[in-house]
This record gives sequence, structure tokens and C-alpha cells, in this order.
Amino acid sequence: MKTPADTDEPRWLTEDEQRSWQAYVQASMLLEDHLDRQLQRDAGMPHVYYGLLVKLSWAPRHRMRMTELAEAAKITRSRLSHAVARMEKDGWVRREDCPDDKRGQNAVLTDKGLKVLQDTAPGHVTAVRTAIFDRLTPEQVEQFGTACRIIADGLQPAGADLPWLR
Amino acid sequence: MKTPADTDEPRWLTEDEQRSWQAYVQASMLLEDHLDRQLQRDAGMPHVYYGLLVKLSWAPRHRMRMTELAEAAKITRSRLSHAVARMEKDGWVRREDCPDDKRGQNAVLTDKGLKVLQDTAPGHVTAVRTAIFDRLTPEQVEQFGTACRIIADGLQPAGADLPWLR
DNA sequence: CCAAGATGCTTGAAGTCTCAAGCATGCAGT
DNA sequence: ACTGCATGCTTGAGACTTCAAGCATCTTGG
Repeated sequence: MKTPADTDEPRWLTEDEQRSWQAYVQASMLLEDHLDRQLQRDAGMPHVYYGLLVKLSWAPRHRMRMTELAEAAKITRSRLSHAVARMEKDGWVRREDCPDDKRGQNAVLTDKGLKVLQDTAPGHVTAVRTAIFDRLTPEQVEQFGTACRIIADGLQPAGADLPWLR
Repeated sequence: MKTPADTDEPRWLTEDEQRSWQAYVQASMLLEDHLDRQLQRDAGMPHVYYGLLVKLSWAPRHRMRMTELAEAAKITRSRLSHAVARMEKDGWVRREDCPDDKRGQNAVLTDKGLKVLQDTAPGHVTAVRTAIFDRLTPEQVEQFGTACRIIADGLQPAGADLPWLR
């Protein structure tokens, strides 16, 4: 249960850090819960699935390799497999063999999937805006984004495309 | 699928907002994943459960009413019920009838639970620090915390203790 | 005191996610 | 061409969460 690094007394969080950390944990809990509920109610899908549809809609020809999509959405391939399986049942997404790599699969956004996304987007954006951006000044938005970017960058495997460094 | 409010074209996110939003989504995904993995590996529990043990350890006499605990941790009562059931099996928490309200239950942190928490805390704090606080300036920590607090406040039912207003 | 509704918590089923394992294909070195 | 390992993706089982429903206890108004 202990790694060598843990045996030394760690640097605990300062009071300020503790407060910010608790604020983050609460915000992220409430936010995920809020958006999941909103999307489940209005579109019958969890927030992550919505994100997947969005990524696909942004992609050229509305299709992406599974691994690529998983990385873009920051989820595991396994999770994506299950998610696509589910959305395939709903007819929102279709699998397609990859021409150049017989192991590969493309996830393709269907017309039905696109329509669902278009119908759902306004309500979802409103929810996000109401929960966040209508409450923050442009400066705060920027600061919040900067912090998030730094955190995200720190957590991406140093060279996600340089696996031999890991 | 549409509520009246959705029929008007919504205010889409500006480019800056969109960027901050994507940064947040990615950061929160990566972070939850990272901490869940760390705690699962080192202590056999998901991040939420760790949070519950922490709240209990902070409470007077190491015990809290179920509803109180659920609200503190920003999770549903149902989720808490399942979580406590699981941790009760592990012997980390014990249920106790509430003296003044026969419907009520207290969740009580056991000695074993406290020990698990103490053993786990250093590694977890280090993970949090490495992922976040060692990467942000004190000013950024403050700004990040402020934004999170605003978001969290906006999502708590206006008067969580004033249900008749909802 | 009683009925009716509110509150506190739990339950089971269905949905989702994780983890480890597995299959098929690609690729590098010989 | 062949072996051995890497890569791309899927699968099933078990863990966790959600949702709706349920039971028991309080509380309020008559």
C-alpha cells in the first residue's frame, strides 16, 4: 500500500490550497451531476456521450478512429467501445472498417446522431452558460481556463505520442 | 425534447468560453481518472469514498447523519447508501441508529477506517499536489478556487435548507 | 388523537465504467 | 517468409451510479 515516496511525510495542502481543492471537488461534483441530469432528461444520454457526438461532428467527414476519439475525449478505449456500442443501438453512430488498417474502426456520426446533437445543443449550451459563464467575468473565465489547461497538460502522459518515453 | 426556453436560438459560447470549457472538461476527466486510479490502486476505493471518509474524520465524534454527509459530499442519498453499504463490508464505517430520530442513521468512522485514511492520505495528497498545486502559482490557486466556488454556489439549490423556495 | 403529507433512508434493476484478458492485424528483425 | 512483439479494438465480469419505488417514522392541521 505504500510506495517509497510515501514514507516521507508529504507536504500537506496549505489552508488556501485546501479551500481551493474543496471548492473544485464540490464544483465538479455538482456540475457533472447537473449536466448529466440535464442531458439524460432532454436527450437520454450522459454528458460523456454528448461530448463524443460533438467531437465526431467536428471531425472531417464526421468520422474518427476509435483510439483518436478516445484520446480526444480523454476516456479509455474500453469505455469508448461500450459507449459506441450503446450509441450504435440508438442509431446515433455507426462503426465502419478502416480502409488502411484492418484492425482499425471508424466511429461515424449518423444523420440521426447529428440531428439529436443539433436538437440537444441549445439546451445544453444554455445549461453550461447558466452554470458557469453567466456567473464569471471574462477575466475569471480566462483565469479558470488557464488553470484547467495547466492541470490538463500536466496529466496527459508527457508525450502521449511518444510512448517510448513513458 | 424541447422546452420553451430552448426554442429561441441560445447564446452560444464565445471562442474564449469554448476554450475554457474544453479545458475544464478535459482537466476534470483526466483528474478524476487519475485520482480514482491512484486511490483504487493504493487503497482499494474510488475517490468519492475517500472524500466520505475525510468528511467523517472531520466530524465531531467521527459520525454524521446520512443526509448531512450526502449533502457535504454533494452526492445523492442513494449513492451514499450504496457507498456506506460497501464500506461497511470493509469495516471502515459502521451504521448507528440515531438516538433522537428513529428514522435517522449515523455513519460512523471505525478505527479501521481511520487507519486506512491515515495510511492513504499521504499518497493521495501527493497525487493532488503533483497534479495541481505544484503547477499553479498561489495567485492561480486563488483564482481557480474563486471560480470553482462561484460555480459551486450557483449549483447548490438556492437555499438547500429552504426547500419551500424551490 | 388521527389522517395526510413530509422526511430519512434503503432497495433493486438497469445503465455505465473499470479492469484484465483476449483476438486479430501490423511491423521489425532475421 | 517467420517469429515475436506492438497496436487497435472488443469483451465479460464485477463495481459503482442512477432512477423510481418503497418502508418507516415524524409532523402538521383538524
